[in-house]
Amino acid sequence: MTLTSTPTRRERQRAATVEEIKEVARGLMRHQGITDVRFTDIAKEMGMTAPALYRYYADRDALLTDLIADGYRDLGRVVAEAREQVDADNVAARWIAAGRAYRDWARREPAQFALILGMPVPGYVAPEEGPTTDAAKDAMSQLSALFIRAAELGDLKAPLVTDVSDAMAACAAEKHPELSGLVPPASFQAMITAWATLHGATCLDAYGQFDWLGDEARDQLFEATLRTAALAAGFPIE
Amino acid sequence: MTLTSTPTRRERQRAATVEEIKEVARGLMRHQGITDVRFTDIAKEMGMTAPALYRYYADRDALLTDLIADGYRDLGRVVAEAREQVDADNVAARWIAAGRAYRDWARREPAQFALILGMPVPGYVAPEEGPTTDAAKDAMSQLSALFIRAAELGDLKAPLVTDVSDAMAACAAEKHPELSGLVPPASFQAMITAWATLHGATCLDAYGQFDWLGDEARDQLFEATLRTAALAAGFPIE
DNA sequence: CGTGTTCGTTATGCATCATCACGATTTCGA
DNA sequence: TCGAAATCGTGATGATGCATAACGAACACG
Repeated sequence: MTLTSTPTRRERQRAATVEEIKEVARGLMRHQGITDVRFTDIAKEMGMTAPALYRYYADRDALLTDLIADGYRDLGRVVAEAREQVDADNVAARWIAAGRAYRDWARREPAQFALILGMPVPGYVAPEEGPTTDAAKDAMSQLSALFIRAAELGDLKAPLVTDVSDAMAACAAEKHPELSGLVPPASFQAMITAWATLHGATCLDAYGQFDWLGDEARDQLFEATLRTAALAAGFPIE
Repeated sequence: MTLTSTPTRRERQRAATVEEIKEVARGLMRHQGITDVRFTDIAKEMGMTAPALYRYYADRDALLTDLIADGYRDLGRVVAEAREQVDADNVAARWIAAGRAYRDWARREPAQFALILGMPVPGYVAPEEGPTTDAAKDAMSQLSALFIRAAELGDLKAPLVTDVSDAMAACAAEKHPELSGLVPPASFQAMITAWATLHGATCLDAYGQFDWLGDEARDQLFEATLRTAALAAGFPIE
């Protein structure tokens, strides 16, 4: 897209400013929540005035949209990196590593997590083909890659629930053709359930619903939940 | 608290107005999201002016707090009612009914669901011992009641994951003494995992992450997820 | 029928979002 | 090197929403 051969001085400066704006916005988000990201505060923190920010973003929603896209990329990157640090043939360990990264990121950046996977923010328009859909697909694809690998290794057992409706099987075949043949419909269904379990545990954890457990018990509960999700999906754990 | 023997005309009128305010606010929330609940809009919808609302709520946060409490109560009521409509000894059917009600409510009122179980709203203070904690405990107690009944019936099998850390077991014994003796620590841990699965599936569903499946496949996916959660927890299904 | 409470309105102050017009700095071609 | 043009930041301005204050109308009650 952009030719890196011509990073004009001005362009570099501008990019740096944009980065700083987003970084400051993320910082404010951590302490004040999503909706209290004020241009005034961002500008003040940067030693500027509010109107200057409009040179970089059309309005508040444009900044939020950018932050959402960044959040998706960051979450995806963190999960992918965690996954890559484990032997490719040890799919169980890869699932655990990815799940941990998913939760750790959510705990580290609860505001961003809420921003990308929570209820759509105030009154902005859902950017149609926006990053939301793409990143969700991306998360799914990371999961499905794990299942494909497990199937190739012959380690994918039958999931806990094997009933699959015709509609569900049709969706699996149509929307995720890369799985057909290798991953049976029941495993596809179980894969989504595993994702739901991971996501639910992450949400409850990140939003403090497990705070009444100590740090230690909470961590171990999450590990047990990850193992449960894997076993229920017929995923090779131990 | 309030003596129902003296519902003054004025008191009744006032209560009705409060109800109308909350109802209008909920209506606006459904279409404009949580944060865009403006006093101006509520008042306009009611044929009043904004300052009049301050006769009923100290500020915007007070209204939100009330709505959160109502949301918890409503969700709890709906789940309890669904559960009660099933034979008390058929714990599996009760779990399914409660899970369905949980999701249906979230799909019907995604904004309220986000309000009570999503990321804390803007910059308001989390009401310490507020309704949040109470209602979460209440939801848990509904779940644990199911597990206790299953244990009494002798139908509670070993969950998929039986490893329980000492810290987790200690928390279970300390925070939920009503379970000790009847429900083993591993089942307690599995119960929370089941809740996480239900909650995750509900979140993803309510926020549209499963829209690419049709209505039919989505419903059946959820049913399969409910069954998976139950089986993984050693809950008697079928 | 008068008195006091309750309720709703208009008027006001304050903060934020967003735009505009202007000045200062930087970039780059002649 | 110098001057035109683009870029960037500021102060001024208008619109909207939150919240308070002061005033007036309607109601309950003795």
